[in-house]
Amino acid sequence: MSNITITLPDKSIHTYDSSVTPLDVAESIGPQLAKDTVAASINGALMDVTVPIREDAELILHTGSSAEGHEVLLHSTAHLMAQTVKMLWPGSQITIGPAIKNRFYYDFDIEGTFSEDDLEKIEEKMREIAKENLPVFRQELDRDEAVNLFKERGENYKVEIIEQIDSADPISAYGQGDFIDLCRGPHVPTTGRIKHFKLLNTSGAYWRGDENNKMLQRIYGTVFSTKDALKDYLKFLEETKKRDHRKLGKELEIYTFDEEVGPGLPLWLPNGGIIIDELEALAKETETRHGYHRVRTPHLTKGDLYQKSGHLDLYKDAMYPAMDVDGIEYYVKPMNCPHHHKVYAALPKSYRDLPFRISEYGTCYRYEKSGQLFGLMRVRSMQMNDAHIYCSKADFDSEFMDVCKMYLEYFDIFGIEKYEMRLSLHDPEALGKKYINEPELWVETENAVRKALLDGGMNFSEIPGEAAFYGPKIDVQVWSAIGKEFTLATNQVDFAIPKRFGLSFTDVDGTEQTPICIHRAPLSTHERFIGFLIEHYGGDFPLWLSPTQVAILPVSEKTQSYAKIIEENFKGAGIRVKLDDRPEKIGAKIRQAELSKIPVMAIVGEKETANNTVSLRRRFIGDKGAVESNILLESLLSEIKQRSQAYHENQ
RNA sequence: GCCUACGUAGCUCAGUGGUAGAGCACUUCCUUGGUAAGGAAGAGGUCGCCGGUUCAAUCCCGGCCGUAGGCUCCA
Repeated sequence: MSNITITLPDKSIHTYDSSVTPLDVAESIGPQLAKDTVAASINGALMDVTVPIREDAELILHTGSSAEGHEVLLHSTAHLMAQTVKMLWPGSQITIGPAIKNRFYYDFDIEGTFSEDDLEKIEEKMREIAKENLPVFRQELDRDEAVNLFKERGENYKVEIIEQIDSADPISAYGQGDFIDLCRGPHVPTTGRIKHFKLLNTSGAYWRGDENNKMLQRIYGTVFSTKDALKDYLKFLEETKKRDHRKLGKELEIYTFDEEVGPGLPLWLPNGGIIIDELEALAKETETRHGYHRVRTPHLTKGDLYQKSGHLDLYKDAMYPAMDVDGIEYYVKPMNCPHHHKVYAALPKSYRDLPFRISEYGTCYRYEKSGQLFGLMRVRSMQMNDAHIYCSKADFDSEFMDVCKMYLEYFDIFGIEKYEMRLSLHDPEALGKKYINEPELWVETENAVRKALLDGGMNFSEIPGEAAFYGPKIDVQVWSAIGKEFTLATNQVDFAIPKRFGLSFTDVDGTEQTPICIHRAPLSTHERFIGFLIEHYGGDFPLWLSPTQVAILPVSEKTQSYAKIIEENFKGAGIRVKLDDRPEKIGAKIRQAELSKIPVMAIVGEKETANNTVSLRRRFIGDKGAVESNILLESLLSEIKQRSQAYHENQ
């Protein structure tokens, strides 16, 4: 038998007999490693640990704690779960069961549904099978064999999948015990590798994600390589619930929903009103600096306008139905653009008027499907931080970059670091359907946007088929506390609608030109942005956004009148204060202020009254001792003016 | 919209085929207390809504509304 050399990630080179398996290699390094290894990369290709290596290779052994290994572990656990479900529900059919981030799921076609008790039953049985330590085997099949195998087993969904696999691709199946599943792999070598798992929840899911197809029953679960990692993950899930804006929004009295008002129609409580005011103040300041004009447009509009813009054709189902006014159909507005186009058109424009930038915190209404509503993140009435910029082609680059810079200015203020910028492009095959049929303009505009982004040194990824119907867009994606992805900011280039609206300007040479329109909403909607901020800050807003900025806490009623003087001073300076004059002990008042996440506490007792000071306590910092009240006032005003970041636990 | 689960006081949650309970919050009184809960009393509910079964329904059944976890969608 010939020898081969194996190069490990530490660059060490080892000699083995040809046909050595990654598992053998792991074994030769140490028995614990062999036990922990779930997959291997052989010359960069992810493989089972039981495949023989026949030539010199670079080898990476993956334990369940590497990214690749964890994915294999998740996927194998999905198989284990499917095997169990097939044992307990012999009439069920398996469909697909991939690994997703930190979790896996498997969709079953089953008579009835899974209950909570069923999950426990399945989990218990899974543990038994795992303990049996069944070997996991791989089987290469040709197309006919594969079709026959799964036909025999009554797995019609698998047959459907096989029929759609490219004929050039190999078909493989993985099995354990008498369970077998169509799968590309790789998988753990034995079921005993699967130890620390938990089934999480069930839900319905359409076959192939198409709502016209049958609804399958999905089970989600998770698995980790160690008990502690599993425990940490489950704890993380608990912790994220505490940051959920729906929970905090209620506790901090920011917003509420009322059944009698309607689903997806939030009521902003006074604390939420303050946050909105602050956000609008920031937006107004910023927009004024960037040369925007503010406009206001009505909530109702004749249907013809949306026919012209194309929205009615594409989005009628997501609009509130028309109301008949004097025999004419009116709609509540689902977006502001058509109105803004009309604002542009109100007066003739020359190149001297461009770029024409108009913004509006306009309230829009969209009939989102009921199952789609989600706290403040997805609502039916929303106030957009909307603006439209009309410019010439020559100005496009600098205008586009200015918008991107505005995003970054905002993100800096809010301390938003985890986001992804995506350039969404059109799909040439959907021209004339999902997208306006202007193939050359699409390519031209996309190139212009790409160039502007590259010139500006922005990091972004490109996604085909995600553009708006009238042009490419830049989306900024963020994630909610519970991991749901949201588009926070969006910026779209519109090369088509201005033409439809007959918008024009007189150029330097006297010719009439059509402007390009940039749609932008860097702060998303008030609803979504505040929902996001609640989670981003965990409810601990920076001073400038805090609904109550300072709690004034008299130690006893003896110092009540001095506390009132401080209250008046601070209020007069524009600070949002709350005087806690309940007949409670100071400890209770502090506790209440802490629970309400008020960032600054000014405690006033007899010492402070005598010296004209306050005792300062800051959240996450604690007692900072006596400060002259005027000095504190000045420093708070400056912190507010600068919109400084919030203090957090780690500070 | 679809699948599943849930809906009891302002909040968090017990509970029962004979029309309801706790803690916190609230009101009043006592206490005047120095950096995360002082004490007492009181008030507060058409048990989501509508219908059915029953002598009797908050509880069982059906429909609707709402919420949650997913699926699908997102100008």
